[in-house]
Amino acid sequence: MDLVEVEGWTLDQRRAVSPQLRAILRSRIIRNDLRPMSRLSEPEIAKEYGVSRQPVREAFITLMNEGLVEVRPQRGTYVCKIDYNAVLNARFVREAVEADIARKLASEGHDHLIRDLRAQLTLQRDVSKDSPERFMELDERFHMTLAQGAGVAKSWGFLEGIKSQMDRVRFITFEEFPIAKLIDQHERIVDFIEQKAVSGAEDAMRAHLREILNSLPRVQDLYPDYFENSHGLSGEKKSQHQEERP
Amino acid sequence: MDLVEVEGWTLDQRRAVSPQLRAILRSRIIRNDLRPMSRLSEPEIAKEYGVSRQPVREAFITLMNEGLVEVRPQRGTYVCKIDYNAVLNARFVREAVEADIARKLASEGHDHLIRDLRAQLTLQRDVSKDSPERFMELDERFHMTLAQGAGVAKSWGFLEGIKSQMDRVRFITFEEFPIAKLIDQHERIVDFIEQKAVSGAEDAMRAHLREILNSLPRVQDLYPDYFENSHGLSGEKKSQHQEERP
DNA sequence: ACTTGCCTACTTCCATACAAGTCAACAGAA
DNA sequence: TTCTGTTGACTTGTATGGAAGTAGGCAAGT
Repeated sequence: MDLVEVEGWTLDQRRAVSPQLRAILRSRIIRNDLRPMSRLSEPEIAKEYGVSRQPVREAFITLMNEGLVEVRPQRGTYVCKIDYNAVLNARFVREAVEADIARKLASEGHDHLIRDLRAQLTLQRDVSKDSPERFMELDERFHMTLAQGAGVAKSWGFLEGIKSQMDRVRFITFEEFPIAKLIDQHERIVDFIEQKAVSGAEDAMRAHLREILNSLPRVQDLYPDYFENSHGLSGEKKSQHQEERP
Repeated sequence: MDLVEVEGWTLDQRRAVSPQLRAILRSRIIRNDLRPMSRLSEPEIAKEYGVSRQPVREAFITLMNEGLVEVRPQRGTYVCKIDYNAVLNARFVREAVEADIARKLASEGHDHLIRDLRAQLTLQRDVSKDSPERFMELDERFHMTLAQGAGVAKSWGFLEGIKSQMDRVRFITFEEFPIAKLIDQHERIVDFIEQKAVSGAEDAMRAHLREILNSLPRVQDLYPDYFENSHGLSGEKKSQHQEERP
């Protein structure tokens, strides 16, 4: 067969490999399988997946545009550290957009949508205990459903690149994120939407999306090497480039 | 010299050409120099700029990710039509984000910023009569200044790809957009921020960013071939692929 | 000890060749 | 006339070799 499997990810050589590599590498970065500041050499990854360097290179270009890798010409390609300030800005954008989505939903009628969301809530409670990773998927689905319901599905698509900045933080330390509390907040949002309480829904959504602000400083304290410290201290301390892979 | 000049855009072969090509082509598409549904064959553009296919190809990939071109494997690469629904969604996102920026600015103190914005306003009035294209630049600068002032400069960066969807509409028909009115709205926003009138600033910003909704239907009526009609009518009328370049 | 210059082994970037799919035109048969 | 199969000139996707630049090791000179 023309299937190559590396680290649990499969690549189908019969279809275009460049977009597949892009998705695989993005996922590996967001899930912290490829760690910040680790090298991603073109020939090495090409050999790993049994393809040429060109598709790898094209995947790198896309990841660079998303701010996930940094390619320094004639020097090497590295997984970006998490930009603390970028996370804050991404969160700001998400709060603004989803607050308006919540307002829109609460000011209209959405009986079928409410039923769907309720079902998702019970599902979230069921699986969250066992697998925080599975909860991440359901969380993603929940927020996407809200966007769809508000008739702005494409807007959610716009946020995908932004959201990846926040997701990286979550994947570093699941335990820092109070999943049960997050689900309660989800339920609160749905309640307000059902009651057509516009500003209530908005406030609940904003509170929900500010939750990461509680965890973020602790995560940075635990894993300072994973972060680009450009948040408060304007003095940029350029730390050494240190290899990650042996 | 190693400079190649095509259609008023210059390309410096000594520096990396791929990002330059990306910027040039993006600008040409947004400014409607390259029209919707026109072909962009890799070898043709490569020959035009005196480079190989590879950098052209890499530029295409980036443009595809931004939704500006559509590359159909083994068939060809085409400039995307303007997706009516995508424009509406982009506008929705912008309104949400910039409304929060306006709120943030109005709730804090920004004396120096106000002076800067006032200066920009007079500049806008000066040049707008002569050159609508110049006004576009100043408009961009105005909104970016607001984002910077609110301490969320990176958020504005996130919106760039989104904004391009709206800019394409503007560049098709400058005359449809009441520039004087837009400047008045700018001034209104600055006034409210200066008075620290939070909800006033928010409302003014939202009204400003809804302005495009007045022009959009007329633009689509004037140039229906430039649009992907996926807004109201769910029936997708696939029009013929028609060549643009002779 | 310290600096300077070269040399080698890397890296990304670009050019070129080949592989594979698509589409239109066209020849031939019913 | 109409349908069908084939050919060939396109397209983009991938592979590979070389060009240009960088970083570090090492030897020679101060």
